[in-house]
Amino acid sequence: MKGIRRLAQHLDISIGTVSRALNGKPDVNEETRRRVLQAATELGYVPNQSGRSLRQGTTNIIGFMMQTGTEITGQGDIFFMSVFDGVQAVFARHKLDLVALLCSSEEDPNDYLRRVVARGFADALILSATQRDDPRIEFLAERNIPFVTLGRSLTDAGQPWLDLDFEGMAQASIDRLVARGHRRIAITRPHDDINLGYIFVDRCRRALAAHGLTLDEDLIFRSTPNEAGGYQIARDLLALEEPPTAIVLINETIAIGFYQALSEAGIKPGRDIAVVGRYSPHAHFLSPPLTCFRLSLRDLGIALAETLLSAMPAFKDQYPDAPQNQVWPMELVEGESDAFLVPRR
Amino acid sequence: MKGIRRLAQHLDISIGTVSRALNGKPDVNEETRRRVLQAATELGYVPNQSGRSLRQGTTNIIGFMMQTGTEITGQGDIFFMSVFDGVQAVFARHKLDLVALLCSSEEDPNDYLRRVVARGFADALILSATQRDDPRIEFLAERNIPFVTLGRSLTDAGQPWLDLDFEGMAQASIDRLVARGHRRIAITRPHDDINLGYIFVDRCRRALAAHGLTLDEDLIFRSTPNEAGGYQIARDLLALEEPPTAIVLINETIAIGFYQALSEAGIKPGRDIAVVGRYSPHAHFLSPPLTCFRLSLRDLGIALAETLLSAMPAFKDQYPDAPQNQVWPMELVEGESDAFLVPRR
DNA sequence: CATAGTTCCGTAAACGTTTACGGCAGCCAA
DNA sequence: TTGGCTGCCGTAAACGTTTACGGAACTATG
Repeated sequence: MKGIRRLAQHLDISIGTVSRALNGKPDVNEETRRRVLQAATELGYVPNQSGRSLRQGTTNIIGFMMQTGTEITGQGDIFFMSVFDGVQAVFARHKLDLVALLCSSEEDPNDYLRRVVARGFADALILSATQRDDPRIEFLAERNIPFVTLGRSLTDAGQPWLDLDFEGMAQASIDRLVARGHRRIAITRPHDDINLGYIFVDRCRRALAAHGLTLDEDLIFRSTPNEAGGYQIARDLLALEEPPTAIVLINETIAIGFYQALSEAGIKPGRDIAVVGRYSPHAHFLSPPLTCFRLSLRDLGIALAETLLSAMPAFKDQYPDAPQNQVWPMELVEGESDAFLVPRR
Repeated sequence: MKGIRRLAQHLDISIGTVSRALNGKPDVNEETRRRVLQAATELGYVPNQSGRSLRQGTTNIIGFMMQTGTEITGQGDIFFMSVFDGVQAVFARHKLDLVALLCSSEEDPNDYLRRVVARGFADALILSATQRDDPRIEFLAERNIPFVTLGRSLTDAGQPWLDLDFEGMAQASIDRLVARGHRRIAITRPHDDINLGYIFVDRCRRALAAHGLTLDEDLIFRSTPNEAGGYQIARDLLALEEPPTAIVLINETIAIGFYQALSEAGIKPGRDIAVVGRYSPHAHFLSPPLTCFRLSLRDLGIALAETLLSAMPAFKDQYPDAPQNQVWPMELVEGESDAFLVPRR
């Protein structure tokens, strides 16, 4: 005898009553409920997930879809671990479990998602590595599956999304650098499938225009979002006839390689060139410390969870004013990498 | 009408035959099987996971348990993403899905595991962040749930495990440094719950003894496994009356902070002190490049998967000679951080 | 033709839950 | 007393599969 039957037999009541007691339903005497709860913990009873979800068509599982192997976002070390922790904090209150759905680099993300959904794996989904044009969004929207994307997409099905405030970062970076006398300012962007590149470049261009400056196309650097990419950017930058006096780095991990290439050339951030980047645990330990934009990843995770819950019928009323489309502000951490002022002529 | 019933109705045969056809069972005409398979793809039918696992008590899901939020191992996102990719490559051949089971930093890992198991979530498990004394191992072993741990533990239930070859790293590092004239060699270790610390320290001590040297207790540094920890180690090291001439860093990310603290004190790795560490994507971009020990994380993932499969009854015969307990060798990547030779007196 | 064997298929039970439904006490008001 | 109401509980159906079992049709063998 296993499962709920064992519990019922042990208490000498019916399985129906046990189930009602455990799930906080009415129509059960408080004294019996107490006994059931106690016996449940004593016997270590935990409802079988398959049985439960088969009956009520719900799994109490939220899937966070991510791709393994490839470095798409260039978000370093503990990015996801921190976000997860925030998401969990919210879900725990609702007895929801978060699992990471790992799409192999050998499988098409769309196929993978199709499988996950068809199998009825999760009640709702969080999508990361959102593409500029992302078929997954339409797929989920058509099927009325609650989801939220981390990162904006051009594909608009009215879905909720959260994203980092790259406009804010672009604006603040440009304003700051221009105020320090810089006129030739370089920026970096990820590869073309990533939407944030367009957003970021566009806002940089407009911010520069507001100061009467134009964004030189030669000063927009593409690279892989890792240390090696940063290294390459610096090499390319230094090879220019007229190098920029400042640069804004859009990825976290590229700063390390960027610094190294500069160092090899005898160029020092903050003295010979101004550098602004993204926060990462190592940003403070670069020399000189990187001036960068930071946000609380845990808070981002919390917001992500709340927004997702507000899209789920069962929890909608508990999160009436969760943001649907929100850019998440980043704060400026002052380092010394942008201390360099352009000398007046 | 949904699911397998829809398929059966559409083909005008019984659901039993459909199920047998889909699952490759005998007792079904090849012609009908072909028709079923075709109709399945046409209608986009995918078996409901709950129904299936309820009936046959198996989920086709492998769980990789990891802890979010906290930095226990100092291994970042890319570490796991790379390992995952290797694991997936093997599992894909057997139609097994890998999901990451994310234990919140607010929940006890043992409780979490208990829940996961009781719910019947996965067929088998991979445990990471293995503790020196890890109750999860006994728990799983008692219940005959196939699992493998990434990292050794003192808790021995005959379970399979894979681990990095820290003995090999210790031996090679010490031999190398001693051969270059170093006598006062410092090492680092993670906090006390992590088994690798004991393994590593022990082997370092014996390697030194083989050269007639003793390991000075003051030269064993504990720290958090991140950049800040490395920074602190360097500060502590430099504050010693008689600092070591060499150090072996056991974690990946601490090198960055370590370099920085040295740099602030005017000490240069490879010139004033010899440094050996672990590979990370940034190791090559430190100045000077870090001499470090590297391994293919993807291959590690592949081995992990094969070992786990050999512990599962359904796949055991397909992996007859998968290693049960194996240390995974690391290769030395020559940098310049240990170029410093101790001058003869 | 009778029998045995083979090939294929349909039927129904089972997995562990949740929940709609009905029913039995006990109580109160008419 | 009668009727209805409330509080509590048991019964059984349902969720979507898999699979043991039995049986029909056909083939082979005597």
